[in-house]
Amino acid sequence: MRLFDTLTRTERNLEPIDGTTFRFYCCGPTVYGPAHIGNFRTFVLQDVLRRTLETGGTRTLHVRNITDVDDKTIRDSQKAGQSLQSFTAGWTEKFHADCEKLGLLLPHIEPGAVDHIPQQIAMIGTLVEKGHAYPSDDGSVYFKISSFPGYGRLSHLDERELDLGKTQNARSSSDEYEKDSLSDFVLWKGRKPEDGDSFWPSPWGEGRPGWHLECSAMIQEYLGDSFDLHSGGVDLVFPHHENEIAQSECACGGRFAAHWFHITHLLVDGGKMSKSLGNLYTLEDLAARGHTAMEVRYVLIGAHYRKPLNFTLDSLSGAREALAKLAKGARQLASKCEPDTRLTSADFGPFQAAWDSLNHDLNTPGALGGIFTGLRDSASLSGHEAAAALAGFNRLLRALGLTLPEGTVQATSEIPDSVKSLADARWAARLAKNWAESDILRGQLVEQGWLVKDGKDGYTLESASAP
RNA sequence: GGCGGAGUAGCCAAAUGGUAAGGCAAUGGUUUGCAAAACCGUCAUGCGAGGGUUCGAUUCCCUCCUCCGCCUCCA
Repeated sequence: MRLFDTLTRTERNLEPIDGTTFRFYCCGPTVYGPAHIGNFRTFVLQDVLRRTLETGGTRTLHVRNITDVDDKTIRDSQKAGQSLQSFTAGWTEKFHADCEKLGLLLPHIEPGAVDHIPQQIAMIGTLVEKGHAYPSDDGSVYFKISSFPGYGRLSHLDERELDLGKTQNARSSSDEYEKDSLSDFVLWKGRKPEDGDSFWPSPWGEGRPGWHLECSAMIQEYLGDSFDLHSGGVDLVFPHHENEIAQSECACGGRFAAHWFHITHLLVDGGKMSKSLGNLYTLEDLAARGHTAMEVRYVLIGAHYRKPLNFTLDSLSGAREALAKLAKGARQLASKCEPDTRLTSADFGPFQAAWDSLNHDLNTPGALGGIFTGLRDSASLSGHEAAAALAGFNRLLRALGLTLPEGTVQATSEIPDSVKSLADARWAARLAKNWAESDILRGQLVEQGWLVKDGKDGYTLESASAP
């Protein structure tokens, strides 16, 4: 497949360096609270990338870290009166539960920073030895940006702009750090009282690792000096990924990531999502409004990953209808299939255009459009063709990570007895052509949040709104 | 200020130098006791504004307007 690369700003083919397995790294969550849908836009698109590669026959090795030690995790664990370890474990568990609901494949490896302190210390040691890093008086260690000429390549900063950053900083916090250059960033943070128990011994004194270094160290541990692709939200381009390149290329001498994949931020109601505006949604918030995680996933893949996506509650309702339409289309297609046809076809039939979209810079909205068009064009297929088409349809849904609702009808067991008896009474009234009675009972059902739909041989009930 | 991105119907959102996918909503019809559901249709002479290049531009170039992100630890 072809994918845009942030570093070269060109579309390039994704081919595993080692010829067998596509090895990639994603910056994972900082586990100090529930992830929001903006975080999940990134994780969902990374998931679609992996699924698309795998559907296309490429083996993958997916590594995504858990940031379980930083300012926020330390601060909030203390506030919660918990140890850092149990605090982050709780939020990690919550994150995994959300991921499962969203249909995200678990990474093959999910390392945590706290479990890789020795690797991080070793990498800092290498950087100090090679003259790319230096300790300061407060027990911290800094990366020396001037020792790495390639700095700024990813985010397209030149020296002049870095100098600008320097002077800005010099004004605001010149006495805060003892750095040679104000652009230098921290690799190891010397122990401070507010860190509580969260410190580890090192050759430079007690302290804890810096955030940027965490990813570099774990990448080297699990993917080596060079690997296929690195990914994260656009906000990580600078400084996080820029710093990773500097650390890793200086420490390992390798070429680091061959490809950079960045996902643009989500907007809510046309603006930035923030707690103070009350538009920062978690999966739980949306579930409380009656929306499933799969509906959220549908909305998140509804825009191209390099364009801003405007998230609205209305779009979630639209997603529910769209998913139901897909489910219906799949049922109709399945009913046309020759029962004994063996599904060996490797092509996508009427869904070829959708698959092509996905392979052309991960165009998920284009693929969704292609699926609906393919469904429409499947109407006149023969039994054999329908079977092949259905196979293509299913592969496409797997690549997008969508699972379809079974149907809109609630299982009988979920319908309260009182509702059931009302509906039965209404059905009896209808059979007796007692329309007035029937309409009154229908009104009562609506009041209780249930829609009734009449069929030839009976009715079906559907929950009208949020559970 | 620097760097980067975006402006397409009521909403969400693609593709494309040759006349605008798809979804939601809306709406007409068939059906239904009436609705809902289902089924069959309709729904941008237009792609932020103004110039330019071209036989032809939403698509390329220029100017302008608006919005958004990053600029030291936020996906």
